[in-house]
Amino acid sequence: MDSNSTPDIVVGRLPRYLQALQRMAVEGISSTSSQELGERLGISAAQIRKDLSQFGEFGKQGTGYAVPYLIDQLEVILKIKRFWDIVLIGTGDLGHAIARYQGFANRGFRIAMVFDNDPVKIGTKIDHFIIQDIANLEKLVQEAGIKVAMLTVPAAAAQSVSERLVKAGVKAILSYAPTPLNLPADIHVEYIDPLIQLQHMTYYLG
Amino acid sequence: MDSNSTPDIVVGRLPRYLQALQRMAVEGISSTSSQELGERLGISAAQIRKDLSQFGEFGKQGTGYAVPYLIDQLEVILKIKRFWDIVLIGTGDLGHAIARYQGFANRGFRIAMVFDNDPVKIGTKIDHFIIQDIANLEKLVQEAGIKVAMLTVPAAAAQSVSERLVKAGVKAILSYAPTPLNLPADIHVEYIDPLIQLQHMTYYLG
DNA sequence: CATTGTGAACGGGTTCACAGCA
DNA sequence: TGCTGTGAACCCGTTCACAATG
Repeated sequence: MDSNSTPDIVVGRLPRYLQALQRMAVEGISSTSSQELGERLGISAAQIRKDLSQFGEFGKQGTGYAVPYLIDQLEVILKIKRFWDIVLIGTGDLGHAIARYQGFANRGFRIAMVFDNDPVKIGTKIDHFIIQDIANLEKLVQEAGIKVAMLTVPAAAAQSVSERLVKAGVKAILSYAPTPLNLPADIHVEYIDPLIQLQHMTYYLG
Repeated sequence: MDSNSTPDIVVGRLPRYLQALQRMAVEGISSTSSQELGERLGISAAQIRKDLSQFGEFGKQGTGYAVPYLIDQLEVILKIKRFWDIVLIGTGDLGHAIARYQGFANRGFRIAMVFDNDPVKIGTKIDHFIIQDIANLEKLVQEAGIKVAMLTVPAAAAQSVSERLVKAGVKAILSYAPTPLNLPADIHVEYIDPLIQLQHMTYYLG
């Protein structure tokens, strides 16, 4: 009933539950049911109950789930009742957009450092971030104890940069580079690749 | 053995196969095996063979798959031997980055129009795109026959904008807005939400 | 009475193992 | 011999259905 045996696919749904619940909270909804939550997310009520039951008994028969309490519990499970520092590598258009994105604050994350390898950019600012020289990547990341990275570098650089991140102690990488990373099994990697998702959808188009 | 019965999860892997094969082609590899491809992608050889066999017999016993031929066949299956016009809605930092991204060209997609609702932005340019008034969304999208959209608008606007896109004839939406869209079942929707993916990974961190 | 938590049944995706063939 | 294509076995996630309970 704990981390070790829980399917990864279940873990992957928890942030979605959390997101929907946070929206409900903003809307002033203080109590909900697996059915209502499921309708918002397009997920069956049974699945939501089953997923949550892997981690504890958060609801009450007849009345459902208290929204603030379930939010709190999910934040504990996902380990986001703290701030995770993020290192961002690559300050192209996409890196810029991410550095300036306000959606991470109050959601468990905070961009702490920004790196690039372009001498023209190093030392300049994006918002309040001073772009650091990637030559100092290992040193600065390790000293800061950063465990989470976002990667917006060209595909050709992604593998070597990610290896350097691992050496610096990073354990989780969210990569926007359109290439698979080959890293030790204990490193968690997720990908964002709009082209892949577009091509997936066109399969179904006339 | 065709579109109707093929699991969506299989379809979702095809673009990854294509991406890896295109990389191989660039590297000058003219022939490969399910094993080699699987190692690059972290997918079992049996799964790759099984997936491909849903669509035809593309390999040869003893020698494997001819890279250019398999690329061609996957492009046919995914319907990207043509260009799909994309409409982009929202020209914040992220919309800017997407409008300027060069990774769609030669991969089956082409951004055709860009919309925003900000009077200050309407009429100005991003690259060669003139930002259109969202008031004209339905008219222009329908006239152009555009079927694919990318959405980079605030969460609060995502539902209503997506409904307008559907009215205009759009059948596939890739949404960067951090909220689930509630649309007719025949509309294909995919999401990109880095926060969800980060929260997924922190579950596993110490 | 509404709704949870859950064992059991179900379904479908993955892996296995091997026949078939270049 | 090397590797594909595939039926069968296996595994695992989802759904079902209902006892339990506020």
